[in-house]
Amino acid sequence: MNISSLIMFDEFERYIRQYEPGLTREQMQLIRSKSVLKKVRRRQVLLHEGEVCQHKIFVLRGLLRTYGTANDGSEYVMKFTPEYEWITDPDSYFNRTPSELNIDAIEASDVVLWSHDDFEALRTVIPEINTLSEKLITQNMGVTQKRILLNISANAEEKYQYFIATYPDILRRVPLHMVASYLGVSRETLTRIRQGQAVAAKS
Amino acid sequence: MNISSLIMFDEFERYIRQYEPGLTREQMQLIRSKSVLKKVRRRQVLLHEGEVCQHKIFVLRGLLRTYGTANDGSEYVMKFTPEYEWITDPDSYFNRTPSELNIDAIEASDVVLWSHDDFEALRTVIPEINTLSEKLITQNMGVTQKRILLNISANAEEKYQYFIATYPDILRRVPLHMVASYLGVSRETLTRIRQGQAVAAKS
DNA sequence: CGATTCTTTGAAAACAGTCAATCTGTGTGG
DNA sequence: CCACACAGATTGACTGTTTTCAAAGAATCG
Repeated sequence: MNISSLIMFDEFERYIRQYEPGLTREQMQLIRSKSVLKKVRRRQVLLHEGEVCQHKIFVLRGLLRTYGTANDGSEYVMKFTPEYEWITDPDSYFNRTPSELNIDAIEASDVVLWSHDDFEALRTVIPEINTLSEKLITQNMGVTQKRILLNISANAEEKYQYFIATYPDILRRVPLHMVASYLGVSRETLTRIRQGQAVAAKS
Repeated sequence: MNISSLIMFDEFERYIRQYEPGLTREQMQLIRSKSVLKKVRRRQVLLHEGEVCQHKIFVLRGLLRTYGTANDGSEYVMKFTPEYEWITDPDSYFNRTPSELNIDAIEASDVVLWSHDDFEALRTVIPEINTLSEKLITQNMGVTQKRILLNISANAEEKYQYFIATYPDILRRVPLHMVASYLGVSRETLTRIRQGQAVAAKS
């Protein structure tokens, strides 16, 4: 483990202590011993559809994208994961089934990885991890619920407004065509919305 | 506790044993002591938006609906929950925040309820509940993921085709306008799709 | 630079929503 | 048993939104 990795892990340690201040040095050391630190290049793929998702991923720096493929072969963005958030394909990760999703890096990123077995082993030894884990899942479900409600009830403009209000930072960091894809809107429509020409104003 | 309740709980017990056959008589008795059995009428409301969601709900018989309200006041169906499935508002339930969702009964139903505190207490005493709980959450996330992908990538017809292929039973049991709402499509559009007039065939 | 990748534009066509009227079935009370 | 009310479903005409296609313009990475 090199210097860079040490610094990276220290940063992760500070993050995790925010949520679980009670962790002992030994517990932290155990977590560290099971963590894999990884630098990923822009566009590098961390999960390919068809593979079983082997890891839970925490993003220390950078920005990842999770996307699926529709029947016609086009890509659809499921999720953006910026620094200090977690990502995995829960279905594939827990059930060890082939994933239908891809995860790649939009920006060069530093991530921390845990393999399924290591992470599950940590849970049994350090119960605090369950608390954190559940909190994260719950948060995620709340976000997802809002997204579905928006998708079935809002038009392109409203979805975009919600997006910029909720993720102003991500908007600045990802190409617009990915935002369009995340919103379920064509890139041309997104362009037009952004220019205030919600529809071609004729008058 | 009356005869009907006893029979109802027995049925729930059989369900739970499928997943956790190792539960002892004592553990089962403990679960039973914390369960509230309830018969709900058609249209009866189990959660009102604005309230904190106090329960985890298991549907023994019948069919529930979870719905939200859009800005213009119209209702949007988030989820149908038929017998042998669970429902709660995870965000509200875990964080004790006011829910933005409503849960009501589409059919007269029998449900089993656990209050937040009782359920959380059961988890600590019966670790098997965690296993089950996590499995359910993961399943749910898989379903949700597919729904989002469909919503951002498919047109009304494709969404409907997926729905009838995946939930043929529910289609038969709920009014079509609720299916339309679930799909994020107007009831008129749903009618036309069902008649194969995907667009007005002119020739 | 040079090659990609990304964004914008315009025009036409496809798609879906809205409104208003009508139709259908179901169950209730007279 | 009938009539009525009501919730749900359908229809047609119209309007509005969004996609698609093709082309061109900007920005960015290596």
